[in-house]
Amino acid sequence: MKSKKIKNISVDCVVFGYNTIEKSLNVLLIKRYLESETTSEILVDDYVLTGYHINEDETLDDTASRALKELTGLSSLYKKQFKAFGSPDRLLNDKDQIWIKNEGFNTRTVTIAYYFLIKTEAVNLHENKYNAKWFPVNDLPELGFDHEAIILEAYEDLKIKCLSEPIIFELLPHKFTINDVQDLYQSILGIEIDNRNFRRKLIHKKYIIPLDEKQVGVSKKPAQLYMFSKDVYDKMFEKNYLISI
Amino acid sequence: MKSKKIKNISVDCVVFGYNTIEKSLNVLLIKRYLESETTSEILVDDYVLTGYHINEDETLDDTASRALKELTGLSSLYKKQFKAFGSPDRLLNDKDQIWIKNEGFNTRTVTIAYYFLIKTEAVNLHENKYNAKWFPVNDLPELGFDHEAIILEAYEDLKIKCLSEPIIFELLPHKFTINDVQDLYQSILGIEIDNRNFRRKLIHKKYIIPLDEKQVGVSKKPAQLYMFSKDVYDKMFEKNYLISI
DNA sequence: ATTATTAAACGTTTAAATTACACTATATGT
DNA sequence: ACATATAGTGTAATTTAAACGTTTAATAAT
Repeated sequence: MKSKKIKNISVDCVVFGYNTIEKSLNVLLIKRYLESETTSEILVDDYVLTGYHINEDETLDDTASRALKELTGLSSLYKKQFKAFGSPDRLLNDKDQIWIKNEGFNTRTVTIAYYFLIKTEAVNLHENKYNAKWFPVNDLPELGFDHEAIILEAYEDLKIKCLSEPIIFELLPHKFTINDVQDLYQSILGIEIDNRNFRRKLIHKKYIIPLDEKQVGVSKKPAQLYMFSKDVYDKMFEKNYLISI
Repeated sequence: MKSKKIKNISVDCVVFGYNTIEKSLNVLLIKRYLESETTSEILVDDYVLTGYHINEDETLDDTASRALKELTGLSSLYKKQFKAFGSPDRLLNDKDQIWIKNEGFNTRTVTIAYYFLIKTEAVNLHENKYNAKWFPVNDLPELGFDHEAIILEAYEDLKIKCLSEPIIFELLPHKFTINDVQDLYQSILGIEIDNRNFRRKLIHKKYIIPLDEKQVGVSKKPAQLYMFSKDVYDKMFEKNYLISI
């Protein structure tokens, strides 16, 4: 039942995770570590995205979902294929060469890059076999291959997309406060937003549903909780042109 | 000097061409034709996008540009990599199988799809070796492989992009009238736009420069000509968020 | 019980942008 | 000179965005 890997095509996954408590947008990375067998010199010690080579009988989307399932245990997450990277020299710096020789895969690999949206709390990293770790998107560690470029392009795409499609809700718990949404926008876009105007605008959207519930366990005035209704949203827009020409 | 083709990765090009006179948005397609050597039965007779397999030493962008150069003789056109298509069954319907057997390429090919923007007048199809032909984007002929799906996705992307980035000017001559721009938007989006409001909005943009020139050779009142200034545009926006949150 | 503290929630005014809508102007061809 | 077809203009009503300060509700401290 095991199908054959295609050696020169891979999928790489940029996993964005938002931490509602800490108000930080993060990327999930895995450790790449190799030391010389003879001298025990450290040859490679950095981080990379999770990626897999695609199988003969698999769609690109399936490969991406498989990678995510392996990494986080989660499925049916928001997923977006955003760009293919295939420059002939994308895997050619020194450390990458050492790593590739060790792992035995193709030097000219084209990768189809996806990003995923997720709540950091949803992933249990303690029992993670890849030493996966969250890093703030604005403070990334040293990265292997061309993965820094891939992350930055994913981030740019996310910045644009979050303004025209309701994908922010993928990064928040089902029940959220208006201020949660504002904080999230501010984290992603790196801007300050006026709370009063933002609040009004959001509350007036028909797909933002107020619940009969307030925050619990907070030490000050608990905020009203809301949810996002995809049903209502979908009914409102055939295609959501938020821009006017 | 000839470098090796990578057999399972290709680039496909959706070439959008706008005809300012006829006010039609078109796609440039090439003929796929094959008849049986023995019975002279027509085995394959339809259209496809231009595509090439990528070379070992070539970036994806370079492959796309090469394909366009071969097809149209043109270079430095607006080009956008918009999606990779890699479903295992994307080349598996009957005609495609016959064709692939004849051409001898890999059944499991992942293709990186680009779209290009161009003025139809810029291409001379008479001396075209591929039997290339323009088809209205809303009235496509029978298409091979998964190319219809690719074109439709390119078109969706174009519809969204043309509202937030100044790419329409790639489809127009350097000197254009306000009504040319309106017609183009209407062709792409398939909507009617109020001329007075559109006109005002466009004329007030600082990057729409009025010229000391009017249309010539028209049989009625000649219209004022304008040009688009990319310099002015670029100076106005670091990043052009046309949507408000 | 009263008070202090902190974040949530609310409202008004001004400016700008969008929409809807009908007539005038101008160059050409007859 | 006249007809014709397309270019080009203006105003009022509505909606949306931006900029601000004050009140309210809950817990924590006294």
